[in-house]
Amino acid sequence: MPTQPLAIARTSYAPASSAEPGPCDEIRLVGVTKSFGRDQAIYGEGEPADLVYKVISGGVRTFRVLADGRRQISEFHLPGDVFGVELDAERRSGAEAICESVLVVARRSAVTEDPAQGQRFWRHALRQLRRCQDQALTLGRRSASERVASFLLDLAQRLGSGDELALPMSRQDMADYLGLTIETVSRTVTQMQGGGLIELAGCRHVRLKRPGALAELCE
Amino acid sequence: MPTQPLAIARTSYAPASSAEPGPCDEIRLVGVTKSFGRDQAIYGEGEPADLVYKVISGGVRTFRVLADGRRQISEFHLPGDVFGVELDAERRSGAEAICESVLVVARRSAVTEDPAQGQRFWRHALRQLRRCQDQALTLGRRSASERVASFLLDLAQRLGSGDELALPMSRQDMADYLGLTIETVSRTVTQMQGGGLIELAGCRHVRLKRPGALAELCE
DNA sequence: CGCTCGTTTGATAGCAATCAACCAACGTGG
DNA sequence: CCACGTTGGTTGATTGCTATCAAACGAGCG
Repeated sequence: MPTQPLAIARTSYAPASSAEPGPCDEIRLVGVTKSFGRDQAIYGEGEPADLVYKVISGGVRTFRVLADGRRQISEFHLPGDVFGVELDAERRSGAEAICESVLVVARRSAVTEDPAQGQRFWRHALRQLRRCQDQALTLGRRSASERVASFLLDLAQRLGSGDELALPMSRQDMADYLGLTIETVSRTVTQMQGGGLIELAGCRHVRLKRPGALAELCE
Repeated sequence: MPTQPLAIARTSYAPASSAEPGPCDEIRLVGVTKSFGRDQAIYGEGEPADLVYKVISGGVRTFRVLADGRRQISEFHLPGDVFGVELDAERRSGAEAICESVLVVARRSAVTEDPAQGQRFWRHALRQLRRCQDQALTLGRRSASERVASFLLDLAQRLGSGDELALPMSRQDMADYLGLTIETVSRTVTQMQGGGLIELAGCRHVRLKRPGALAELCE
């Protein structure tokens, strides 16, 4: 894998977001822009957690792994998302780019100790917690097809591209997020296509034909 | 179920904790003491989220349910824990007492808007997030025996009672936390007993005979 | 053209869910 | 005091979903 350690310019990245976050809930990050190639590590477990990141383009996975290599992806971070804020001085998860990505990097202290943003960080953490609890419900109690359905709907909403979605991650990443194997994900997607729920144009491009039916699957 | 709506006294509950939380990380709650019976609802999904709680004694489960009744317990809250802090005005989860419990109740605003505690709440949310991510790893990637092992170890540590633990919750609660069925939990516990990993004195009282072996199970 | 890599498809195995008894503890009322 | 019903837990038999093992496929590329 080619390393692409390009620190380019000092930029102030302003919101411009719209969808989910409440009014003025957007976290401002002032820092350096950096690019990462597909599968390139951003940080690893155990490393110092003195930096925080915001996704400009592309996508990032944060994950934990067991001793024998089993991996659970905690979250996919998409454009506009802030990630890498940790409780301790040490990383509890790893982070890697899922595709060619551009990030803004900032010192954690610069951002965390800004009293103007205190409330925002608190809400940010709670929002992540809510998402994680949703995921726990999915991992603990939903079947494979329910997991994939909820994943596709969630992703479509976050990407804000209507019924069309360009999956930024591989089947393996989806599997490790959903607590399944790559084969099960593949089979489930194929079944959904067969059932007329979705349409595939290449394995990375999905069209939701019957989003209502998908939503029903998730109850 | 008998209702026990006793609002007794106005108390200031000060820390006195020690184990996990960092120095001065304890959230102070000033409010009213209230008792709840086993399985009594504290709040339900969709209700206004204007109160926050701290467990004095007993234990609380917070959970989400699917339309068909499948339930996932997000967290067990034990003595010293604060719970019920939500992002929105509405509850996303339900909360119920898992056994006879005493709680302190406070207005969310009184606590959240206290600038002296801002940092604490942020850290509190991040600590919960970390726990939730641990749980996601368990739910997504661990086998039944690994789940039970990690659960017992976690509980032993949180209760701070060494190798002896008095389980405050039923098998059904354990199952709904671990993403298993009650039968699988029961079988797994029995196997662990047979393997000499634990000792049972009644189904609610466990002694960890070989905590090291249990820890290995979790890798 | 033949390689590699990611994905799909197929056959089989295994773990945990489901369905069903059984058991012990407990409370109730005859 | 004891039959009875209830509740929570354990144990057994079987099913079924998803993992595993294995192979084929197709796109991209030297």
